Amino acid sequence: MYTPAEVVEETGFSIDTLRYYEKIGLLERIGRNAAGQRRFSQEDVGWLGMVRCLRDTGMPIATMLRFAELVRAGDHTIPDRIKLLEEHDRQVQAQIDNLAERQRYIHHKISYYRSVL
Amino acid sequence: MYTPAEVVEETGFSIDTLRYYEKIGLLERIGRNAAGQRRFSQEDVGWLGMVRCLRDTGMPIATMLRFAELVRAGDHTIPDRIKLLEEHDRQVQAQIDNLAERQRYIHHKISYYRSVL
DNA sequence: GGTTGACCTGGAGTGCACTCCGGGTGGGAT
DNA sequence: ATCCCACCCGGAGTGCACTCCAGGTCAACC
Repeated sequence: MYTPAEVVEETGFSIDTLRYYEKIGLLERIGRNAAGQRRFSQEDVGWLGMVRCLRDTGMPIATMLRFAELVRAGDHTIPDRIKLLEEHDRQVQAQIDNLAERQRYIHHKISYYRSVL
Repeated sequence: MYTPAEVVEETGFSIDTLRYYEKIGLLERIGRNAAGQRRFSQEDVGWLGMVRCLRDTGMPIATMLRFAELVRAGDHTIPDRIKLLEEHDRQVQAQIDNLAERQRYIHHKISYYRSVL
């Protein structure tokens, strides 16, 4: 079991973000101790790793929410989860390709500026 | 000279975005015809290409604004422009590296899901 | 047993980058 | 001449993803 502070440390999400994610259902209701304070399980922390990955690759919260629902719905949704991740993978690849393309333009611009100095 | 509609077509920015960019100073005051309608020069369109590149690589508007000011200030700012673009290039590279790293995680997850089917 | 600090809640506020609105003007095809 | 459509303007509104706030509770260390 992890305290909020430990999860903040582990995952890099702020405590406000964690509370927000729980409120909107991206995290399932987190366990509480006797005083009502959150205690995150190993599984919660693992799921937050996935959330971090999806978020940092630009997946909108609405889509993460759909993925979270598939995970909760049980193993029979695994084919759907694969489809969702494959689609996201294509979008990530498109982002990478696009960035690489734009980067070439930036490199050209820098070269040009160097050439006129 | 290009009409707003032509620039929308050329650059992919909406007319509202174009007006917004002019309002905040990311575009210098665009020329007008007798009726007060915008007429974009070749130079304006070229600059919009740069803006598109910077925007699509995640540069915040505030930074693009600084770059725009350097461009307007004249050729003596070219070393500063190079610095700014080099810094941005590093950030673009970091984005690409980060996406590629996260993508590996997604691939692993997909493989795992495939393995349990 | 007092103080500090981590934590709780619902709800309001923020920052970014647009995007839309309403009311008005002008120009070009029919 | 008339109609339509592109365009004008200032300003309000939107969507996303948080982030902050006020007021309160507990627990643990000195």
